Amino acid sequence: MPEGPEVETVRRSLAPLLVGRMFGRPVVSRQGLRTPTTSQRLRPLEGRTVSALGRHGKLLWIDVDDGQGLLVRLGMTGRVVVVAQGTAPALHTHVRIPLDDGRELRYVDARRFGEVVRFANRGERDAARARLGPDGLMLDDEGRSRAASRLRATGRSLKDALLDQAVIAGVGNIYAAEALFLARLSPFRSGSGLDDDELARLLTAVQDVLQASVARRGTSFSDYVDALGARGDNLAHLQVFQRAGEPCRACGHGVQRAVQGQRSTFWCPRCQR
DNA sequence: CCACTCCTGCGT
DNA sequence: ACGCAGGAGTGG
Repeated sequence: MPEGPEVETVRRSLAPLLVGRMFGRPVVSRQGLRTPTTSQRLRPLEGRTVSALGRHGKLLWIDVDDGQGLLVRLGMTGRVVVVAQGTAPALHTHVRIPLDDGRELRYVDARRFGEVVRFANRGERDAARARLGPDGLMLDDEGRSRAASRLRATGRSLKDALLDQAVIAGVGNIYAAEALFLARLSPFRSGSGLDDDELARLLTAVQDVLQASVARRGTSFSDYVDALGARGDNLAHLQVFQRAGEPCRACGHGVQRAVQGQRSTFWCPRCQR
């Protein structure tokens, strides 16, 4: 469910609740997450104090004081929340870690496409991070050129390429569509067919739509919430995503929907070429 | 490139 | 009953 902006919103809302807190004994009540986890595997985190939270693309991590930590991927329906111990667990609560302030960190995930795994040291954490392309929320010159060369080298459609986390990390189905609209590029164009101006437009558009969404605390259309249960406000600002049949906000032409790579794609055929 | 998989829930 | 959903991996 969450893309880069939603994960960043979770990170920002979670950090003040976790940093400086000591973990109690983790309890895993359901092993069948994407990467199976057990209470035993998370046990070495007991007694450690949270030092920082980080994010790259859709990957979230929680560092503790001795170099270990947790990697969290939310998949489609994952939620990380902090609630008072004793709060009745929401349906599909799979991981609970008590904190030393009477609260508790919980991972809730109906479809179980996400995961919560312990890393033993920073090297393991960084290895997971290294499989990702540059973070779309903060594309510096080096990130732009890495993403640009990946895009230029592919014959795949722009939509498919944007969903590849090794090209640009943090873009998912919503923001791929929105960035292509902002860049006025058809989702069916191929990466290798872009000229310099189009490529620059696309990368700038990716960063702009992601940053604008973070400023609104993400897009909530069904059940995405941050660590305090608050929804994001970006839904009303979407230009094409889930607007099939509605008029393009720029030109009035009907927004189209098609299936591309097994995922829905939304675009304005008049504005996007 | 494509199809198919994991899994649950919701709207039509 | 069916199609669809914010992700990501596998195998052809």
